[in-house]
Amino acid sequence: MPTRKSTPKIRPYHHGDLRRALIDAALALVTEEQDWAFSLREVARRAGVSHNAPYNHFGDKQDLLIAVAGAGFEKLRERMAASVAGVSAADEALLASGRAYLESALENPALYRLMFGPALAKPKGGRPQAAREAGNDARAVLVDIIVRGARSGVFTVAADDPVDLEKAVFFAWSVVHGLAMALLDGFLQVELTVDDLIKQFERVVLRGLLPR
Amino acid sequence: MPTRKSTPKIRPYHHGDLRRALIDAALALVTEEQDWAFSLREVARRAGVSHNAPYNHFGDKQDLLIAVAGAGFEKLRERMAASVAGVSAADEALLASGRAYLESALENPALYRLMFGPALAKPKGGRPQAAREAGNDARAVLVDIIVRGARSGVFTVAADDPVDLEKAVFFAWSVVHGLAMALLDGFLQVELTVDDLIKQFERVVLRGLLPR
DNA sequence: ACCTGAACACCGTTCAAGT
DNA sequence: ACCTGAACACCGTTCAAGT
Repeated sequence: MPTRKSTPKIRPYHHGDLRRALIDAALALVTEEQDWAFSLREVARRAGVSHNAPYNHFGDKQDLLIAVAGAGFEKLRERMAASVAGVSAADEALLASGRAYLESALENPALYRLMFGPALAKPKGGRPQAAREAGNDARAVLVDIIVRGARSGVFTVAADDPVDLEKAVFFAWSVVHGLAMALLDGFLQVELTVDDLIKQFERVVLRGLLPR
Repeated sequence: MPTRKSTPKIRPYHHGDLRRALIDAALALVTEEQDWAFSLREVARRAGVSHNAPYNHFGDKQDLLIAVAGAGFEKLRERMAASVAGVSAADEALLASGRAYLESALENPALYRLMFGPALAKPKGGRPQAAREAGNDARAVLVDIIVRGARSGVFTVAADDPVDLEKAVFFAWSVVHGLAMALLDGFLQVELTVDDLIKQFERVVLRGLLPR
């Protein structure tokens, strides 16, 4: 009996993280093509596996896209968290996180659209759960900032009133969200930089949260 | 030679508006499935034609989706225009159009996402032109309102300064856009009605445009 | 447990015809 | 000018095997 060929071949990913590799490949495709109309088989090809290997990790193509959206939310959360790391004043932190948010969206519009696209919106068996949690984690960064501002009295929000708090969070989120989307879609007919947008954000959000 | 069968058979759409029929069928599918992952062949089936008939009217599937988005913008424009028909005060008109906008978005989230989705964003031969024009027409309703408010002195916008005007329009649009999107995506964790949202809109936009 | 190859029904798009 | 049928390469998904 010959010696067993025990030297490990260069077999990528068989260490067990094909799932991650597939998400990365799909994320790269979304980024390159600025759309998510590519085929699942193409993703498998990129990951160097057979076209049905993905089904060991995802129920279907939609599930993979949901996971990509989840990864997008994780990246967004990290970026937002990093932007407020050394910032103690709540109003400054709010602006910094808003800037991080806008920059993230503008860097990868398609990923951003996927994160807020129909994939996550459709119930279909409660599968988007993990991605939704990632979205909530990103949202939590904003909640923290607003709670801090409310406690320190920088914002005119009642820190102990959940409804008031939620309204403020929703309000701030929707304004940056709207700025990002409108910018992405070219609804802006005049030249504005991200800095200008931040000023808009400041003008709008802080005016809504700071004492008059 | 027998008589020519000149009596018109019940042949739907052969009067020439298959294009419109295809757009309607696709619009119905977007509405029903709340997604645009359906096949072009399915659209053709619904319109009662062979699976390649669409290619007489659209370059490809993407082109059809772009046309659907265009139809969505037309409906949005009509609805916004109707909402401000009898309203003379600019600030009231702004609120009314904002309400119309939110209601439209909430009634058909998938159509709304399609209108602001990757299809229109990708250049690919300058084909989305018509749909973009429809979008601009909807936008024009808002421009009119703001110009009116600027001229009548209700809004703190310089009516003769294009940049100031554009900023105000962009600002108002992005806020409703953001409210609609955030609501669609369930980022709101507290119960709010459209009326509550309109109050938010009022609080934010009017505060930004009215004299302090 | 994870991956592969074969298989199936379906799809987007093209092309040569038909009227 | 507009529509159809046949054709092609490709896709999503399933299944029976392989390790």
